[in-house]
Amino acid sequence: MAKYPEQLKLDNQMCFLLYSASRSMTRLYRPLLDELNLTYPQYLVMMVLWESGEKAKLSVGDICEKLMLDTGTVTPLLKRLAAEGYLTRIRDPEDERRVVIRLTDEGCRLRGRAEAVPLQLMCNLGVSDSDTENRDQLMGLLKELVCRLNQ
Amino acid sequence: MAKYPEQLKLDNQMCFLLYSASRSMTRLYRPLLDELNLTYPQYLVMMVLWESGEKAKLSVGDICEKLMLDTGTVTPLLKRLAAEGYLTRIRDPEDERRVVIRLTDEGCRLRGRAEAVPLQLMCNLGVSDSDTENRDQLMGLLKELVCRLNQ
DNA sequence: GTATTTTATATTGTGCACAATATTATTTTA
DNA sequence: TAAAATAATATTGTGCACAATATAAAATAC
Repeated sequence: MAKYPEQLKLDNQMCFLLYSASRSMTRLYRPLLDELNLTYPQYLVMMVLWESGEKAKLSVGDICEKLMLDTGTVTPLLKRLAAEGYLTRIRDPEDERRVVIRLTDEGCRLRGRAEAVPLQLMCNLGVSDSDTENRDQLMGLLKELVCRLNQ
Repeated sequence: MAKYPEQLKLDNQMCFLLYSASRSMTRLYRPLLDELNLTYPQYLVMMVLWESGEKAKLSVGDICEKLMLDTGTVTPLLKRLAAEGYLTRIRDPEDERRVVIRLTDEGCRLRGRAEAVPLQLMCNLGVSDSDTENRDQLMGLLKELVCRLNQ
């Protein structure tokens, strides 16, 4: 009887593990982000803006680059965040091709509430000090992998 | 000047790394799966079926469980695979609530072509023998994480 | 200085992902 | 055994993800 090829088994595939882990992790964020009225990708965009500073002016392309997403994903996402009142989208008068994204006051205020999210998440996950080592190791390996996957 | 909180930085967030890694990995699969006329989630479903054996009868729920996806994702995906001719969807006469999913001959044949995908992928990634250790370590840590994320 | 090319963003279309709800069949209970 | 509860799948609606294309502005070439 021919054996089923090992490398084709779901359990042996890194990609499926990444896919599962990513979705499971996002699921853990969801109830926390619901309270901020954000989806996970929206939260990512807000983090890019918060991290760039309250007065920062980012282009759509800047945000796409940092998150490795394309305009087809980001443009409508930014429109929804603008509709929520968290940011403004204004065409740059200096270069009419560009659209400048800036935090509104409400978008800035949201950061205060968002700061609690990472800690709350750890708590929900039940992370102890002894897990820190594994966590750091995992993040190191993931960084290497992402690096290699993008050449 | 108040320092920006470390734990809110994108680079320090495991979830973003998982999200990036998962998308980057799927991107690497895409050109290979295009040749099989499959998307990555469709490829996952086919792997579940192949792994269960050519004659296996799986319910929609079985597939949802193995991939940790819900029916809202899987039902239309199965319809597309059925339209491609890779599987059949037949309501179980024993229990009319259930829908039995079975591979067609064409779906079985596709496995032969799919067997090349994992190796081709490694090749594209430029994986060497010395990477095996890191790979095993990463997969171990990911398995642990997924396990914990689903209680 | 106009034509060409490049750059930045938007639009369209398909396929997930998932919450919420609906539908229908089976099982359990009163 | 009729009603209630449970189970299996489907449907609906919103929001990504991304390829392909469109649009328009700026840069460059000629």
